Amino acid sequence: MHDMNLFSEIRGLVLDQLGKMVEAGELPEGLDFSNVKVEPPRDPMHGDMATNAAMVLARPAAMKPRDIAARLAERLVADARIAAADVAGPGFLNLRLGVEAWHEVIAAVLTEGKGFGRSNIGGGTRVNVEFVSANPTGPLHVGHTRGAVFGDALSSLLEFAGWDVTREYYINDGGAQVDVLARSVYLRYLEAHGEAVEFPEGTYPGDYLKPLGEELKARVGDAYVGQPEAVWLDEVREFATARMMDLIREDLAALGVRMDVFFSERSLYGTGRIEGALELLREKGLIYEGVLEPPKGKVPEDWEPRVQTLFRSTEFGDDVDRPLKKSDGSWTYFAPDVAYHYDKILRGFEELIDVFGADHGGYVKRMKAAVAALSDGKVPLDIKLIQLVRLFKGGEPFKMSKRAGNFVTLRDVVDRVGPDVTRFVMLTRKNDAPLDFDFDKVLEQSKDNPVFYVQYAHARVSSVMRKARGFGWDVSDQTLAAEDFAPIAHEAEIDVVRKLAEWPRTVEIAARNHEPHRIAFYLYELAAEFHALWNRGNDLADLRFLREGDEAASRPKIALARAVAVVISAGLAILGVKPLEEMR
RNA sequence: GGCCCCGUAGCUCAGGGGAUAGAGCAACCGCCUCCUAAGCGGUAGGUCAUAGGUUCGAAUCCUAUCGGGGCCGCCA
Repeated sequence: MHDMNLFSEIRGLVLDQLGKMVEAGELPEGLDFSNVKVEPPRDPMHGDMATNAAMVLARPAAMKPRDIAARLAERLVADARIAAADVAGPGFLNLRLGVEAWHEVIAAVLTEGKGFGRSNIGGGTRVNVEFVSANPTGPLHVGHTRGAVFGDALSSLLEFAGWDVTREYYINDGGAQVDVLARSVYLRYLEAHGEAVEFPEGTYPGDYLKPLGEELKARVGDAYVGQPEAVWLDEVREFATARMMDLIREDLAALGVRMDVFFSERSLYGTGRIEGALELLREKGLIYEGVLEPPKGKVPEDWEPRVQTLFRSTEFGDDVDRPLKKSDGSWTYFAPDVAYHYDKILRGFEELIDVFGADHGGYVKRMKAAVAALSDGKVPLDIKLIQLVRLFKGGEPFKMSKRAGNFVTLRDVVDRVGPDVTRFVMLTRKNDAPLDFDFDKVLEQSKDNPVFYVQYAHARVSSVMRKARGFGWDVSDQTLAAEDFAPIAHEAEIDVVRKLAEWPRTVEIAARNHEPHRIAFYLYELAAEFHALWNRGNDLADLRFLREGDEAASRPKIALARAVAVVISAGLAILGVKPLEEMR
C-alpha cells in the first residue's frame, strides 16, 4: 500500500530527483537531505506545495539556491503529478499539482474510509500514557476533566499514528491523604449513627462521603463507634478508596474515557519494589545522605536542616537534589513515584508520557531525571502540563453553589453539556494555555462555537447522503470511489480537497508533538472549507452536491462531500466525539 | 531569590526557522424563489512585550529586561 500522505509522497519525489542530480553531477555527493521539506505554502497563491530544498542545499553544495531550484524544477515537472514548478523568492520551489493528483485523494479517502490518515510513524512503539491520576479522595473536578480528555485524545491520536498505547491511571492510595479520607468517612459513619459531627481542618467535608458513612454503618453496624483509629483505620481506608475509585471510574465512563490499567501506589509497598528502584539508583552512585540548602525566598517558619536520603537529580538537569526518604526514615511521595516509573520501564514501555496539572510543574525535572537515570537515558519521558479551566456562564464567571467543597465536578460539566461537547471544547486550546469554558457558549448553535460548526458540516453531508439515497441512488463509499472525478475542477472544490490532503500530515505532526488540539483546529478548518463550498452552490448550480434528476452530474460531487464527512468522523473519533447526522 | 508556562489584531486564540504573520468574535458593507442563511463573501484592524544575539532568513532559536500566572524542605 503506497503512502497516502501526499506531502511525504511528493517529498519522496523531490528526494529521488535530488539523488539523480547527484548522480548526474549537478549536485556534489554527500549532501544531507534531512532538512528538505515539502509543505503547504503559507500563502495558497504560491501553489499547492513548496520545498525549501534549494535553500537548504545551497550552502553545503556551494551553489546558488535559485540555480539548484531551477534544475530541480525541470526534473519535477516531468512527473505526471506535478503541473508546474516555479522558482520564487529566495529559492523556494513552488509546486502546483495536476487535478488528477487531487482526484486521487478523494478516491483514497473513500477507499480507506476512516483509515485514511492512519500511519505507522509510531512503528508499534510501546508508549504508556499516564493521565488523570487524581487522588482517590473525591469525585473528579473540571481540571481533571481537561486532563482526562487530553490524555485520552492523545492516546487515540498515537494509536492512529502507529503507536502501541496503554492508558494508565496511577492511584495515589499510599499517602497521608487516604488516611484523611478514611477519617472523613469515619465521621460520616458516626453521623449515620446519629452523632453530631464537625469536620476539622484537614478533613474532607463534602457531601459525597455521606453515602459511604451509611454504607459503612450497614456493613459493620456500631462496631467502630467509640473505637480508636487503630481498630478501624485500615479497613475504612480500604473501603473508602475502593468506593472513591468506583466513583472516579464512573466519572471517567461518563466522559467516555476507559483506562487500560489502574496502578495502585499501595501495591508497591511491602513488596521491595520501592527499595529495588532505589537500590538501582544507589548502584549508579546517585543516592546519598545529605542536607539540603534552605529554599531561597520565603523560608518556611519551621525550617531546620535535617539529614535525608537524596537523589542526585541535579546530574540530570534538576535544580536541587530531591529527598526520597524523610528525616524520620519514611518515604517521601517522590520515592514511590520513582518506583512506579521504574515499573513502567520494567514493563517494557519504550516511551512514557505523563499528563499533569500545571500546578505540578515543579515536579517535571525530578521525574525526568529519575526516568533518565533508571533507563540510562533510553526511555524518553514527556510531561504535558494541563493549564487551568476557567468556567463561565453567559460570560460571567461561574461558581458552583455547593456547600463545602465548592468545586465544579466533571459530572457537573458532563451533565450540563454532554461528553461530546465537553471533549471537543477541552481540545480547542493548547494544553499549556488556559481554557475558558462557558456553559452557554459551548451549547450555542452558531459558528462562534467550533463544536457546532464542525458537527454542522458533518450533518450537512449526512443530509445530502440521505437525499441521494432517497432518490434511489447507490452512494456507497465503494461505488463513489470509482467515479470519474473530472467534474471536480473548480477552485472552491479543490480547496476542500487540498484540506483533505493535509489530514495525514496533520495527524503526523500532532502525534509527533503530542498535541491533540491540532486535530480540533484542523477539523474546524476543514469544516470552514466545506461550508464555503456549500455556499458557493447557492450562486453556481455546478457546485451543488445534489442535482435532483441528474445522478451522473451529482455523483462526483457527492463523493467529495462524503470524503469530507469521512475525515471529519475520523478526526472526531480521535477526539472521542460522535459525529452528528443531523442538528435538530 | 530560583525554576516552569505565557505575552501575536480592540477581545479570544492558532502558527513555534522560511516568502506580504492567520482564524473566530466585535465593527462596517453585501448574499436566502436555489442541497438546513444554524451558513457564506468582502472591508477595516499588527513595531508578533522590549533590547540585543545566532542565521542566507527569526513571531519561531539563544541571552537579558519588563509584564501576567504557577510551583518552590520531609503536603500529595
